[in-house]
Amino acid sequence: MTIGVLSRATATKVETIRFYERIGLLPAPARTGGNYRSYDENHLRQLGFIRRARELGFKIETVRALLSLADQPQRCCDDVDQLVIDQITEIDRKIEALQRLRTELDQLAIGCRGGPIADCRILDALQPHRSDRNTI
Amino acid sequence: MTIGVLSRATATKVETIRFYERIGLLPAPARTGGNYRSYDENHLRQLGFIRRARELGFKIETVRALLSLADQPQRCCDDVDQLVIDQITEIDRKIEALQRLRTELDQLAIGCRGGPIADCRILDALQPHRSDRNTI
DNA sequence: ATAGAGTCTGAAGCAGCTACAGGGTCAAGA
DNA sequence: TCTTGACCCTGTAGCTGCTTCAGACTCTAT
Repeated sequence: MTIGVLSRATATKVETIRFYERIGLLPAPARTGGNYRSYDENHLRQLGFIRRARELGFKIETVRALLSLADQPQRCCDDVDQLVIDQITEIDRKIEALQRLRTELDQLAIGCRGGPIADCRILDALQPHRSDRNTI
Repeated sequence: MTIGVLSRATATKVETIRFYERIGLLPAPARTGGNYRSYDENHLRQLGFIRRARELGFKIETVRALLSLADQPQRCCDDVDQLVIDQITEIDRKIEALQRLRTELDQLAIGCRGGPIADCRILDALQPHRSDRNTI
């Protein structure tokens, strides 16, 4: 199949597919006489795997590790488990950080309802000691 | 004050300060005879503002807009309010996306406890139709 | 023959810094 | 006075994960 077909089959932009090839995440396919990339079912499956892992927030280097592990069927899958656990930990960390941020913004978002910027409490909160602005 | 002093005072790396100057977020300071940057209290305050806004997740272009608004004291601060509201909306969107992701990862993280990768349910979930791998 | 859709390469751009390399400056101690 | 070491300078390249270009080629249909 051509890159366009693979693109539609995996909801991945053509440029992204070429990018994955360039960084060695997706193997380079055979070429047609006209130098077009020619993908097979293995490419389709591997790209599906990559996209799914990326959707789950795994970094490209982690996807690479997952692909490598998937290629060693005899190996114990503890490493795979660990990568997922690490990913969950990371996501939790991000959620907590965003929630802290959310709380702070909430306290900020009291709103000044039409008042002038000179009295804006939001800008005051962002810019401490703004009151002595004129004295400098 | 030198860039190093400003750096410590605002917990901002020296390179970041120079970066902010390059992109026009922080005004270029005066220079000493030895060509060292020489900052004053206004720089300190503005950099504090920038850092605080960045900590709250505002994009650089939004910080630029906030700074510009802060410089028009006569203006009504509805625009400032709106930027904060937009930011909260954006944060909420991210939190929701991460929580969905978290749920998906949880379902994945059943763990294969020592089994071989050939039976790994995680990789199965990531790589649909992996069973017909040998038939291709 | 030709139009239009698809494909090719290589390079540059995005955010928001961070990290060099290869120099110059300055204050303190021997 | 000299030297050491901390600091500072510029300019450029690197990071992640793509995306977007420019300019050329190929293939299919009419």
